[in-house]
Amino acid sequence: MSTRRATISDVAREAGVSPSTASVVFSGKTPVSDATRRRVIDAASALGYTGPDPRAASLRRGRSGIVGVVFEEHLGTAFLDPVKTLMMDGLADGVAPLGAGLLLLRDHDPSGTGSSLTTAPIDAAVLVGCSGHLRESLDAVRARGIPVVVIEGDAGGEVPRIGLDNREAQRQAASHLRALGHRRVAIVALPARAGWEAGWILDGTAVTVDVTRERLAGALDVYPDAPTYAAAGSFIDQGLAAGRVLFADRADRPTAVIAQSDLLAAGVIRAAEEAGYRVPEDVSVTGFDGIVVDGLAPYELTTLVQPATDKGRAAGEAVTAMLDGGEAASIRFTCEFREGNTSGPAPATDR
Amino acid sequence: MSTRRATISDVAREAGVSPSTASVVFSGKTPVSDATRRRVIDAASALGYTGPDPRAASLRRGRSGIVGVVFEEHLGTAFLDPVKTLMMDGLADGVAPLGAGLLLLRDHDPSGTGSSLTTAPIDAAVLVGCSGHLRESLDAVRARGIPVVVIEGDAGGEVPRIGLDNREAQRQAASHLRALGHRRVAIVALPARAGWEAGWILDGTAVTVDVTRERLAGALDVYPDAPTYAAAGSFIDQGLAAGRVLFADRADRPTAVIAQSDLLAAGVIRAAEEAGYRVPEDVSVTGFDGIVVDGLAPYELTTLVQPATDKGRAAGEAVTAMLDGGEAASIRFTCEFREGNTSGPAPATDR
DNA sequence: GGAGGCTGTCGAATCGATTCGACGGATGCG
DNA sequence: CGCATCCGTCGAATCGATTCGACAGCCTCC
Repeated sequence: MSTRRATISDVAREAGVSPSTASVVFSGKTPVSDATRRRVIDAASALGYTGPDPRAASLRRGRSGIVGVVFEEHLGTAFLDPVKTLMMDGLADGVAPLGAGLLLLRDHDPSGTGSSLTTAPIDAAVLVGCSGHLRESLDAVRARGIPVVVIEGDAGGEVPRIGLDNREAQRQAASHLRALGHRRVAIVALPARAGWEAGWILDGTAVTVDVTRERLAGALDVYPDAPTYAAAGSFIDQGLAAGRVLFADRADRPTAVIAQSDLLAAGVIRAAEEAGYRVPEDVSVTGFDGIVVDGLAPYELTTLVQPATDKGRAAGEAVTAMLDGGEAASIRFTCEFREGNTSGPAPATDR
Repeated sequence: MSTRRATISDVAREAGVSPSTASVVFSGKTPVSDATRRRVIDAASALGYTGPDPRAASLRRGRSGIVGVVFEEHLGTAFLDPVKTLMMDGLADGVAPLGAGLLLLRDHDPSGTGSSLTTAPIDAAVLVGCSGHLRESLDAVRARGIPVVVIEGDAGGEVPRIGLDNREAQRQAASHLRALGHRRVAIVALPARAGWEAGWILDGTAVTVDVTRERLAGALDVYPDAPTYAAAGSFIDQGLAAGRVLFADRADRPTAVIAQSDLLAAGVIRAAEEAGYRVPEDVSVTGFDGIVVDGLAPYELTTLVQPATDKGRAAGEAVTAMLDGGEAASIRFTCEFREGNTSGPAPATDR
């Protein structure tokens, strides 16, 4: 018998009370006498009623208890990035007081019919990443009048933004290399724009991804002429591929490589070893992120440690604040330079 | 002026049509004349109406377009596991035809007030993992009459289950080791139950996690007396810690270790190296999962390759089928044994 | 010219719960 | 003993959209 599920009215009738009272028993918003409560609870279990329908409740309350997290990539891919993983971790923490769930969303729904920014019952949105799609996602959300926070991307306007001192931080790493006497330095960058295929960046204006651009600017502040090869993604094998390109010409190889992520750096190191160079004696490599790269031992990357978890948490807290009617300010986190054993003095022959 | 947002009735009035017609313009469920469509669209944009309220729509339709994915761990932690990541990947694919979003949920909400299985507006649920909490989560969902699929866990009853031939597969690895002449074999297992702290498993009945139990059974089929040390989680460092325990007593150390995951195996290998043993000459190690363990090179694990992505996709498809009114069958995937270079003949002294 | 078929639009009911002001009865206080 | 309070319960309106059968034109075809 697949008769229609019981509603709260059914329960109320069964318990001999009004629907409003029954509702209150479940929400706990108003005191109810013990006797009444029991009658309602009993009626509910007798009818197999398992609590208010979330859909109806969210319509009435105007809240769904769901925060959308918007990625630019394929969902599965997003979690391949340790930084994003950590961020999700923090985000989950940050929205905990709201008791909200996290809904995974893609910014540019390919399937068309999917649940997207515009059709998902979300109370707020967190935009992650920095692609060109960002603007349209942003418009979609703002049009709906939903609180939104952007992580690592230029939102413009009033949108609270959780960011990093990418440029300053990267400049620190570059300065570190210069202090070590390096002159021939190459950069291995993150993708220049959505859908980017690995290749040289010849024109700075071709870079539409904020993070890439900012870190690049920091490196170029110190080494204005450094050749820049942008990988197709933040993966070890992408770093390896980029490294192979950099080390292909033994006569003109860099003595130091500034990688825009730790994973890329790990790949570059591997490429260097493969080409017969020692790290850091022959080649210095710096990373970015400060994550634990499994299997990189005994190397400890010279890198910039970014507070990835804190970023997520801050985003969650910002969203929480806005949902509570408050204002949320943009936050700019600071990276900490950490010197490992992958950077050293430039080779004597090359000073 | 923060006057109330426009509703579809406002739009209809502005356009001079009935609400039903306006609704149809957005849903496209029924043909509408071009002239009418234009009038409605114009009215909508004039009023700043951005489409139907998802909450109201989902109440009426009885669908929210959201599939809940229930993990047993802290959300951030779930994505540390490459297998789960791959699975999410497949799951995202599998529910794509539904156009549904994935809502991340924890099975045992600690905060209490959180959005959980019982309060989230989900159309279906996918339960991941295998902890003891599974049963209660399951009950909660089934009571709500929501389609549910379980990945790697015994759901019992009618619940479709996406599983693996864990026992048979693990037995294969064990047989492989026996064929190589190993007699002193130890097992490094996954956690025995939720909240488990690393330690020996002395009593098989203490294992409540299905995956752990099944793989253990497979290993014990071949080596009934193998000592089993269960780690606290599937991580390299957990494997390392377990390995240190196993190799502590040089006189009585195992010549082969059956690890229940690749990450654990990687840690065990590291522990073996640390203890001065060569792999596979002195110690053979087998893993489980067939993932790419970063930084394990030049080792290639002897392991059982599981179709993690397929598992996710199958779960997604099962959910889709059930939501379409169909039936979904349980599926049992098969692991493929892959011999790498981490297993070899037992040391001659030990035959 | 009238009957029948399409198309496109409309009305009204419905989805299921929440909320807020009102109200009745019991209790406290003078 | 009477009046003011307070606590718990009830009614009724509301959240915003969807859906389905009914219906009005208009065209076609005989």
